[in-house]
Amino acid sequence: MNTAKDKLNSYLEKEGMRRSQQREQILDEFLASKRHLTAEELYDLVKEKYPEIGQATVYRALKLFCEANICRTLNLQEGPARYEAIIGHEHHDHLICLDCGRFEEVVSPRIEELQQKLAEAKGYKLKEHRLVLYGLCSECRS
Amino acid sequence: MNTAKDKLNSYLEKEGMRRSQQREQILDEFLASKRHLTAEELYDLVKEKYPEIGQATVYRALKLFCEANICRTLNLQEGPARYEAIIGHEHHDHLICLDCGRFEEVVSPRIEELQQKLAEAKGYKLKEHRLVLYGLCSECRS
DNA sequence: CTCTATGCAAAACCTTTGCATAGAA
DNA sequence: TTCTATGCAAAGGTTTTGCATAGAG
Repeated sequence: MNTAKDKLNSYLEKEGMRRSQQREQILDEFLASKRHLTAEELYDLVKEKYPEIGQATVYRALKLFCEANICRTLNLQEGPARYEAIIGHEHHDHLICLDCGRFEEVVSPRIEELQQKLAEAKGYKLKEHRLVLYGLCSECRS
Repeated sequence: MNTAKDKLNSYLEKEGMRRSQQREQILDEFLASKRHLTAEELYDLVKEKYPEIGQATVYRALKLFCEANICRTLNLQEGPARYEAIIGHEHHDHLICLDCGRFEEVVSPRIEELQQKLAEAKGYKLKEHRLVLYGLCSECRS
């Protein structure tokens, strides 16, 4: 049912690590927010419900979630790293408004295909990619 | 002749800022290195020739160069920001080996074109983009 | 002369780590 | 019982900032 929690637990098992309440609580808050949170923002959310959880635990949990393929970090331009859930969230890239910060999730199978070819042409086996488009949204253009 | 220096000076003028020896010296070293330097690496280079230049000045200069469109920051993997000259260096994206860190500069007009369309379809006017492909290079694959 | 740019050191910002202890297996 | 995960605070790595002074216009 909760795929992310399953994924977490099977990753923990595979790695010989232990379960913990904190990690599940942090994961719940992360998934519930449905946003691209920074570690700090997630810590603030988590603190409201579970005030005893420490900041380091949130950082450690996010790192773990990334390793377990539950989330990934976004390489946007400024500020702290942001994390995005992978589960229940198809792969996509980002289109960000330079003016207001609004963003869209976009995807182009054709672009992905060309990326494959580009990598192959250089003798690389493509594993992943990060694409961020920066522009002006319809509102900020006027 | 030295387009980058011209660009710097016209930017300074436009912004009502003053010229300085340090900025030109830092720019010279930056361009001469022809690498994707971090601020620290550039500072080390600069120090050899001009020991009296301070680290903060290098950071301030790099920020300025970005604003003046002389260089741009790369958000490659981890660690500190890296800077890349724009002038005398056509636009390109990066293909990085996850294993050894080796990288290639790549470009695909077709992808750029599709990016335009993707942005337009969402009502955005595309201004720039960052594309980084991660994979395994021919050596690390074997 | 005026006011920006610099150098220095300190601060700020984000993230990781050491250590003693709580808690899972 | 054993050994990982946690919480705290301190340290780490990178970048920015305050302030007095040098230096450009």
